[in-house]
Amino acid sequence: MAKHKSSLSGVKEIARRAKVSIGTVDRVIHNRGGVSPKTKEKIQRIIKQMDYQPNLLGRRLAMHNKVTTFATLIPKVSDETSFWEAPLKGIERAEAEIKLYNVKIEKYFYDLNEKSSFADVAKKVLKKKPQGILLAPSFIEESIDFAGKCDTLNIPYVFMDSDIPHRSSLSYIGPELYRSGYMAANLVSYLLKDNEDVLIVNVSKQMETDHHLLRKEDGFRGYFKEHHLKNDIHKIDIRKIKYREIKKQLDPVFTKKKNIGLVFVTNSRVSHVAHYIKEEQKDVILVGYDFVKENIQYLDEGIINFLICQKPGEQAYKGVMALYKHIILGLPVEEHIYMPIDVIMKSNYSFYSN
Amino acid sequence: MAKHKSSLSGVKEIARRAKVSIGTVDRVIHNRGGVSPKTKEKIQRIIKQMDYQPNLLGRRLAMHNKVTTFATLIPKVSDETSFWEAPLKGIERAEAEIKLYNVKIEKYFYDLNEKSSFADVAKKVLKKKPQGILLAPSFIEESIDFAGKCDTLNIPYVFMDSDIPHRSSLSYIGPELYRSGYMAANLVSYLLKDNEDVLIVNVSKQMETDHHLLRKEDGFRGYFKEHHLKNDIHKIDIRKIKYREIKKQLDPVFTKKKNIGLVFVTNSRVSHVAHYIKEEQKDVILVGYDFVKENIQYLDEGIINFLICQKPGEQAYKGVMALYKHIILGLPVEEHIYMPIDVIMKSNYSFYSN
DNA sequence: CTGAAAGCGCTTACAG
DNA sequence: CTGAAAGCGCTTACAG
Repeated sequence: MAKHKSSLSGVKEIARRAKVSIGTVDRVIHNRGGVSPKTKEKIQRIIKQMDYQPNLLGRRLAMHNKVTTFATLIPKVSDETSFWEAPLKGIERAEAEIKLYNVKIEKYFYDLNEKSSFADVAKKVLKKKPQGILLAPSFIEESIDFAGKCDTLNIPYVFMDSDIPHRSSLSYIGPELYRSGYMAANLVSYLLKDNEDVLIVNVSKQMETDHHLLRKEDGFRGYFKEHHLKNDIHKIDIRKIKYREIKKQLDPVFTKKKNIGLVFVTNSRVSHVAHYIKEEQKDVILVGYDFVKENIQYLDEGIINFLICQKPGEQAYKGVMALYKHIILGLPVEEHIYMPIDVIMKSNYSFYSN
Repeated sequence: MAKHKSSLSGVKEIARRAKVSIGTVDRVIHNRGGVSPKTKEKIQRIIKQMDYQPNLLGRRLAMHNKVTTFATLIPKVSDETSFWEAPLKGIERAEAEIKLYNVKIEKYFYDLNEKSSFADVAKKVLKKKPQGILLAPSFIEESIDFAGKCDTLNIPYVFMDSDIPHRSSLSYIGPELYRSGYMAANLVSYLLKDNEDVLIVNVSKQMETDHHLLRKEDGFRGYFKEHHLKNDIHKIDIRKIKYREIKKQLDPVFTKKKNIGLVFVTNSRVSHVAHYIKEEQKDVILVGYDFVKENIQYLDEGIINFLICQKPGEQAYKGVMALYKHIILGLPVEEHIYMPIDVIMKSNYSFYSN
């Protein structure tokens, strides 16, 4: 009887069938070259017909000394909002999960109020030549420039939180901003009486970072238009985030328009408006964005009524994991991963996982 | 110069320091016995001071032939609701993720309308002696019995979707049911006019599976009481899920109580009530539970206004992963993992991930 | 262009 | 009670 070891595993079985050594098999699996076309073809055929899937445990174990480095580039937590705390936690969660596979993550931060800080940090990132990058592209021009350089260096990158279309990013993970504003309006339509007006408030120091706020505003207005809602919509932009300035801008609106029933703030700075509404005891429904501690406090007090949130921590987590899937596992990743649009109120925030 | 190989890894380094072989180290790591107290202590001390973390890649690779089997026991998809589709998908997602570690999942299903089917399948599960079990305990008595047997056999189990307190389950993953109803009422409080009544509808064939519906109802009523809302609350239980029966029960309510402004259905069967409301052209706001295709259709049509949902797929995914963390990784898992309470409406359901 | 050997960190018999 | 050796599925020099 012939010795029939049918249960040979992966590379060994391929080698046996192709009558070559496993070294050669490895060479064609990784396209390392130095293999004659004939044997290469033969091995590839066998791989296909076996539907061979490499054992990642073996792989990573053998490559024990090869560390893969990802870089993340997001805003630092600022006085105006603690929004960026959650993404950092998401990054760390992903890091813990994949460190088993010798992946290290270097975290870089820029200042949302300081455009130049982005370019500075971006340069550092590039110098390190990480194998993959997760980027929150708050500054459009600079981010486009950065993306171009990544393309040149052949470093895959993922956008999170806000997208810059037409870049060759591996993936975008975050809100569909128009839809986010649109759904806010859908919610608002239940909260508003026929004769009441709406006030939209954009709070942001930098014009440059406004593109995503405007998309939300468009979505909001789009809903009203599509559904022929006749409530008047007023709007103000607040650039200076000091209480006195905010009051100076809001006071005249409330005196001129007596029947504002609802205020919609397009980002996480809603707490600053809440402060005003509490102080001045305005009787309005307040809808804003994001699960950050300042906002939760006003939610608890009943000043903020609804927060719309899109799991920033999860966004960052998924961003890192997308790099991991692409670079380590060699799996395809979706080009757009849109986050669910969550509605947070006083009675469900305690179970919300950011 | 002394040969100084300081960079020895895990078990080898422990063995070197303890002046024993790695075999002995392995014995104490796994408490396999057959080690003298003295060397055992010494090795344990070294492990502690090194803060040794075993390399799971090496571990699983070496244990290539040891397959760990989990069993899942959930209801099968029924005519009344496709709710249980999502958990099955969640289980499969978890399975794909951990099969790398030689974990297999055997999936068992029982019939929600057939109490005896649970006991039958449960017996099969136990006979297989899986290393861990994920269970949706719809039938209380039977589940308690089953849990007891698992305890005896020393098989860890996780509950999902509804909890049976005071069992020694590893974890519960699902909604906090009272809170879920409470938050539904919080939402409803914005949608209801002062003079309008509320109708609560429980739709369920089996009394036995009702315990979780009643908890939600309690929470709903609790909110109204706490906030001194004065709207009348009516309630009916529907046991026969045929349109004619549903109509027979709902018609009199709507004729007697003319000012019902909102209907709250406590589970995923809300589509059956939606059917009625559409046919009879009742002008009410309809709030129900769960992201299932029947409901989404009515959401799209504007018959159902809000769905509350708690990611059943994610629940099952996390349930399996809790077993994995406990059994394979030896990590601690939380006793209660409460899911976020999500609000779904027409304009955000398309991004919802179940 | 190809093969044989060593090694990644662990577990598993087997021998003593 | 303890050690030495083989092996898991892969990658990496090195030799030819």
